[in-house]
Amino acid sequence: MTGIKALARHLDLSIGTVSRALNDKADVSPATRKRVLAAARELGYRPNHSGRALRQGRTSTIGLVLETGSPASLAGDAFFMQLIDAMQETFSAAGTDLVLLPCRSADDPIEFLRRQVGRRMVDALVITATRRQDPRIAMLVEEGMPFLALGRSGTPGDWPWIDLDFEGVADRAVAELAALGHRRIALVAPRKEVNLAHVWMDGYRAAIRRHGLEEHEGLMLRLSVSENGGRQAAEAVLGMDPRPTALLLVSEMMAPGVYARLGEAGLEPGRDLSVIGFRRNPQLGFLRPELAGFALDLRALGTAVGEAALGLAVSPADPVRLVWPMDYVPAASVRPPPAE
Amino acid sequence: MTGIKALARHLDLSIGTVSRALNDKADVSPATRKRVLAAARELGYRPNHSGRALRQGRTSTIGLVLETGSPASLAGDAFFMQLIDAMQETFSAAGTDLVLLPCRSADDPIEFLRRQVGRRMVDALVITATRRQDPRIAMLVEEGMPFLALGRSGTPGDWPWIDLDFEGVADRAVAELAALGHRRIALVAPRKEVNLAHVWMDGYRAAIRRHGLEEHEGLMLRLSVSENGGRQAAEAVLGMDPRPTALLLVSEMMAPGVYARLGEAGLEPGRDLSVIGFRRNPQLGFLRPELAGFALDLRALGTAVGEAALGLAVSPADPVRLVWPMDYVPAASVRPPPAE
DNA sequence: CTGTTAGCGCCTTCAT
DNA sequence: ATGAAGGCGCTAACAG
Repeated sequence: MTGIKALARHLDLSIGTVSRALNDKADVSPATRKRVLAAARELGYRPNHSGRALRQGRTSTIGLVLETGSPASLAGDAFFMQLIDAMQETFSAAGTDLVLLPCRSADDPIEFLRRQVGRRMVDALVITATRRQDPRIAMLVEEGMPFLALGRSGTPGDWPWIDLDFEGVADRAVAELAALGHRRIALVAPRKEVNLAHVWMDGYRAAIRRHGLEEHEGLMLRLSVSENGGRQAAEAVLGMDPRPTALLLVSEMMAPGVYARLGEAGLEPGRDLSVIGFRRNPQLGFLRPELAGFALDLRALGTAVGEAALGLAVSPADPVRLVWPMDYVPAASVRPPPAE
Repeated sequence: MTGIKALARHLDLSIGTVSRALNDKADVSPATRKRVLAAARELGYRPNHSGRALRQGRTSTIGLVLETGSPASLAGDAFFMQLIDAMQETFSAAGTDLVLLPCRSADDPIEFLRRQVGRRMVDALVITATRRQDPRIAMLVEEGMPFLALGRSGTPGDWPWIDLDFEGVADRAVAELAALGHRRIALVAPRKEVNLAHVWMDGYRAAIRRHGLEEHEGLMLRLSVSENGGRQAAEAVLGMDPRPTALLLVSEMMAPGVYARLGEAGLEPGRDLSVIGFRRNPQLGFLRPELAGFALDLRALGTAVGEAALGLAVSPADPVRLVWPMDYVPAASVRPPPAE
């Protein structure tokens, strides 16, 4: 028995008074409050989560759904771990907890979410890897479960989302390459049917057209987001005739594979093939030449995501819809195309 | 109101009867049970987690603590994601849920755990990255919170743990290399002060001594477990004089970095420097020559971990203590040392 | 076989 | 400023 009852008895106070003191409510004498807080700390009292949740009708917990077992979760994890870190900081200040809900890739995501919704273990959900048509969204809207999507989707409705600016990145990357004289730019998109793949490819297509560059569906590769996917991308580019002079990656995690495969072919990134990774990633600082990419402040993004998630319960109206901008950072992996 | 009360009213039954029917208790007529289950499905009834937890004194939820924000979490994540996937399968069959509890690297892990313990949101905890002296263990024992440690620790007591056979792997790897004629074997251990680093190094030292190989603390490198750490390992080996003829990695995720750095120096893994990665990882199938390592069935391990975790609540006595064996799988990255 | 009742731990209203 | 009491949703013991 480490509950509030024991604490109250220990202090020779009523449960109600102790509760008010702990929760910073009015109508408690300063002396009593102080005494209660001291005793609570001393006895290591923590409110029982279930009791509080039952009474208050909310759990002060937000769940982030993660897909496990899928190969794509792999490269993204470093990303998510940092994002989660920042989210949690924001939550912590608001007295909210973050739990990660692993959804088995083998399980039906709809069934998984429905279960979470019904259990009412979390007040809100953050879902990731949104699909172009995402039945999870319609379901959550219908069930009335507040949620934030990390990623847009074609699914209609006024639901809140935050997404990276894949379109803007593709646009800017193509512009940079075009300005240097590149005319054949290959693109790597995720193999998975996530929405961002389409945003990314659409952004690329539009930019290619705008700059009057070579337009050809064969220049767009769908590969797994991993080092090996990068190898395969380089492999594919090497096999193209005429060979593209630049390669645009949907994830910088593929770059080491690209570099390795180019090296094996006696080619050098930048000199023989310009490469733009998606996100500037300090973890890849070892790459030579340095990889051009787009700066992303994961801490700031995590804070924004955290705040949006916290706001879900508060203001269901006017949902967040935020495209997170990213700034191009040039590097030696991007140079003018080699002379033909 | 989607609770049991509404369901009972809808069926014109008492709450108690409905509850018994739903929970497969005795003393419910088959007809009633069928009717209740049908209505529950139709109305999408799911028991409220808090209500049930409060009443039963347990949450049927197990928490796995993850460190976020730390660089080491990075390479390990693919590992964990697969492990989690298998754990969850086991839990699911037992009606238990798995939640991941992200612990910020900036936060005090003891405080974090104490909080989780007090909240009683999970029935048991699985902790990872055990330290040589790990205050978390003493704390959890003292608080009476059932837990399973993924990793041993020098912390005394009869607490349950499951660990990979780092010692056996080091021993076998050294034996294989010695049999081929290697006499100078470099070792890479994690930079972080995790217990496995010491088990790993001790296993290596013992094996080196047993085989009468060159013994020198300078042959043991402490590096971050990442591709870049692998680069640094290769870099260090290249700088040693006399140069080691073999390199033993604590994680296969470092191998691409090793290969890349060797390639830059005009050296070839296997021919010029034998390399053994820790775990056979299909994800690294692209490496040439293929990387020698130790087979690990992550699904089986996940199942074992899941079962051990489920058993925590049941049988606090006789705690699991399991060293998970791994089998050596030779590959072309290991060859006799080059002629001097 | 079913209904009634008590109570898990907590917060909140109402009474004092 | 404090205590008493009710009830959040659920299950388990008991009564019928």
